[in-house]
Amino acid sequence: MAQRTRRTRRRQEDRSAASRARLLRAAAGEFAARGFAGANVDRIARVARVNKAMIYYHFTSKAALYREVLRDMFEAVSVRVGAAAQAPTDPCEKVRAFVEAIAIEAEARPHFPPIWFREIAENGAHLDAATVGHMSQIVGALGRILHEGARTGRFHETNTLLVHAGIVGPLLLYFASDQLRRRLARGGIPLAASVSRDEVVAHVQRLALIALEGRKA
Amino acid sequence: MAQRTRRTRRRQEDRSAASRARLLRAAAGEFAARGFAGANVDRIARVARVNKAMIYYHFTSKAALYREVLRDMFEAVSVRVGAAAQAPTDPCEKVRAFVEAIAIEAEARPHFPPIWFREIAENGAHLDAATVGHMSQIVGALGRILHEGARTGRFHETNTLLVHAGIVGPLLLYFASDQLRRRLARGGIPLAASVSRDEVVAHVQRLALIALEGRKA
DNA sequence: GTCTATAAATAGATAGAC
DNA sequence: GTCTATCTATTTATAGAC
Repeated sequence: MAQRTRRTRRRQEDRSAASRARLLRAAAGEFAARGFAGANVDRIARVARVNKAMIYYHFTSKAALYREVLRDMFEAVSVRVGAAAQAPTDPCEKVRAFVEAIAIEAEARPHFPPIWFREIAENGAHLDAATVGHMSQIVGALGRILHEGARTGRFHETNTLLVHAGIVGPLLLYFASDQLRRRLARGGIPLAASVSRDEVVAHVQRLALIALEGRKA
Repeated sequence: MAQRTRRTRRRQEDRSAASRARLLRAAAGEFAARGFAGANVDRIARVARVNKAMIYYHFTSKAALYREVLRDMFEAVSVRVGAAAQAPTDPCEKVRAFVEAIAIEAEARPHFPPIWFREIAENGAHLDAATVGHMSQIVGALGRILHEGARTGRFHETNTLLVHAGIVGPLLLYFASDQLRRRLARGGIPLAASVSRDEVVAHVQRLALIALEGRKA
């Protein structure tokens, strides 16, 4: 009997965890497409095939759910970028890996570029301490790479923020505008030939390295 | 008497136009900070020191007001960028002017970068035909510059979208995150030394030209 | 053109049964 | 843990007086 009870409880926990995961995924999509204010809790529940009340059971409010989505997202990026900075490779390779890391996360989580854009536009209105920590880890990882490159004489001194903007800006813009470009193309707007994900990554990697290694100015 | 009437009507028209202008400015700020869904019509009216009903008198709805803000914004950018493309200078100078044009508009209209980010995140949900036209003018102007540069042998062939992302991405990111950076800095987060507007513009200009003129890959 | 008052709809949140 | 029903606040939009 104890056996049976334990198994039953386990099944319920699984279902609960699955609901929670579905909610997080649905919420990420909704927040990406409509923003925090525009997101609709009923719709998130419907898409997740979960009763709306469960949102308030698993999370405590729409705002808390949003913060959790943000945390997940920035934590994943921060971890992957941190690994790139720590790898036992030379600084150039690390810069390439940094670019790849951002691109991989942007593809694995299509909600990430739009949400990042929105959060910037809102001046980080919903950022909690943990998320701010992850954000500075991301910039910090890039900073360490640049510092190492400068120390070993491969890179000349540059401003981390400048290099960061030159990498993250184009990548986010490309990935976030993917659907918009499709829409405009369907609408007959010739936005120039399309570009593949690999071309963008290669382009950004090349630009970043040229900026770091090339002759100054 | 006719004189008096005419003068009175003129004064009323001035006041009306002034209210309209204040509404547009207040709306731009509100939409930038909170997005379309998050924007509050009452607050826009309050900030503009205009009665709320006047919003529905001058514009017909919150959505129409937003579309007007979008149109204004993209038209201004499109005009300035078009002028850069048409100037009687060599392609390199035109690329520099293109970068400057984006930066100038982003500074003159601080609401422009956040709203552009948000509109991308929303897949252009609120774009009307006029605004889409301005957007393709912007990309088109850059395309003409690159084409001219390629024709005269100064630039090698590149994808316009790629170059566009490399220019607009960093600029928008820098200008849109201005307030967020300040907030984080005040909160004790050391985001690396700050960067001036001129440094960013120079950096982006340099990157763009290197990508276009430099040895391939 | 401007204002007050209010209609009408939407949406976040919760109580309480099971 | 899950669901139904509902409360409540907010907010877009308008009718109608001046």
